[in-house]
Amino acid sequence: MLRTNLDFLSFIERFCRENESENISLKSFRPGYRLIEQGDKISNIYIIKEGISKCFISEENGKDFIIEFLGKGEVVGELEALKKIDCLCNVAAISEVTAYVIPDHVFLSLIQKSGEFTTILLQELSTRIIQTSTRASFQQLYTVEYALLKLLQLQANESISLSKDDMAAYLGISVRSFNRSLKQLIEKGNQDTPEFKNMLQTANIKKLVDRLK
Amino acid sequence: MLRTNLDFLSFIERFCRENESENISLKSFRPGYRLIEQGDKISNIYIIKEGISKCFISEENGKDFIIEFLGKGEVVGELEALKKIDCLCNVAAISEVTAYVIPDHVFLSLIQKSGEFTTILLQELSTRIIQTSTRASFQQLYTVEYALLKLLQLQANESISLSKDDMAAYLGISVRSFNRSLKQLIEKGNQDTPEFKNMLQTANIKKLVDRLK
DNA sequence: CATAAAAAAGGACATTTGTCTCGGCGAGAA
DNA sequence: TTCTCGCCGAGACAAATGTCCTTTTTTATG
Repeated sequence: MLRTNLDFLSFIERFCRENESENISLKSFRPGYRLIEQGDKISNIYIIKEGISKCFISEENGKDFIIEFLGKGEVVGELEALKKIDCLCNVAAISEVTAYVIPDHVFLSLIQKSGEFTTILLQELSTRIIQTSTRASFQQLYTVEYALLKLLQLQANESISLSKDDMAAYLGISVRSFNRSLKQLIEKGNQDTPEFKNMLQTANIKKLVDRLK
Repeated sequence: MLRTNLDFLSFIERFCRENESENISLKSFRPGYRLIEQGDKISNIYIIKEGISKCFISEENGKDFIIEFLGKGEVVGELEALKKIDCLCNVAAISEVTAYVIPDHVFLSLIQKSGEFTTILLQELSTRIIQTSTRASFQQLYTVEYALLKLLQLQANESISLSKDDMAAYLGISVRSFNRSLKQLIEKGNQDTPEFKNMLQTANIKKLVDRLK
């Protein structure tokens, strides 16, 4: 859910040290700042060094869908560089974010020159396909309540906590539905519905739920 | 919706001609036959030469979700080979399907040896991410009726016609909901709801709808 | 052609979800 | 302190969806 790719990050950091000439820069972004706007043409790719950002599609009906949360070592803009297309997502910083900004021609030439880089990239793209497909299936075929429970577990595992708006956008539901489901989940946790009770008793999840009241 | 990749196909056909030693074989499968079962370990990848198959996830609650329909030149099993994991989807032939069966070590060594092949593969993976993400967002945030209309248009464009079961599994809904939405769509097409009427008047879509009654 | 068996369609009801709206609560200003 | 503004949660209602079961249609067989 929060993707990271430390291989990517260490590769790039090494590459930067060895190729200071390639005008790769390191930039910082405030929480909320949009690194990338859907529909824009860009000529850089970004690799996140620190912080968390969200990648989301804004549909024409005004609703947003969060594709993924991106952490350390995740890359952004690579699809646009590979396929020479306009940006298909927005990317916004959630926390303070620091990222390497790499001109797309440098990125593309890296693919030509470095087998190691290509391997890392292939792994990254494969992971994305797997995660995106698995999640699409899961969210279409299970109840919201169950998806919410899983989302809380993921946050607990990764020690992050998202805003309600972001969680709703990730689940593809309205905040109203989110609140309703959360309430039901808490009720079931207090009753004796074994499956839910056990899951909700985990210390980390309890904290999260408490924060949400 | 029906993915194809002619670059992939022509690359592989050329490669086969030039490397008959690599024990690549060509196999045919009956409609309904499962080339790949979710959870299996496989040591081949498949590249479709002819026919259409579907790639779908079976969830533990008994429901299926169709990830994509695969046509000429599409590859299957490559994620499993790249990441050394068990199969995450089922793949079943819808029509009569002919496919090249390629041992995974041949596939992996091609990535090492051929820049051209790697480029094609990167393009393919990128396309998958784009399509999967876009569709997940669309299906979560729009009404079923609208998604159904779009699905009919896609079928008309690509001159294929799917079973109701498959369409429902692609949309992530029950057949009951599918029937209901189809009926509503047809009613709106007969009334004067401009947007829908125009879309449904297209000759190809009319044929499709007629077949579904 | 008639009949039985199987498959598909659709009605009824319960549940889920979205939209709209109102009311409570807290932060900041007068 | 009190007032106001804005945000957040939840009630009420309508729409959408799933499940179950009956009805209709199709297919197969004698």
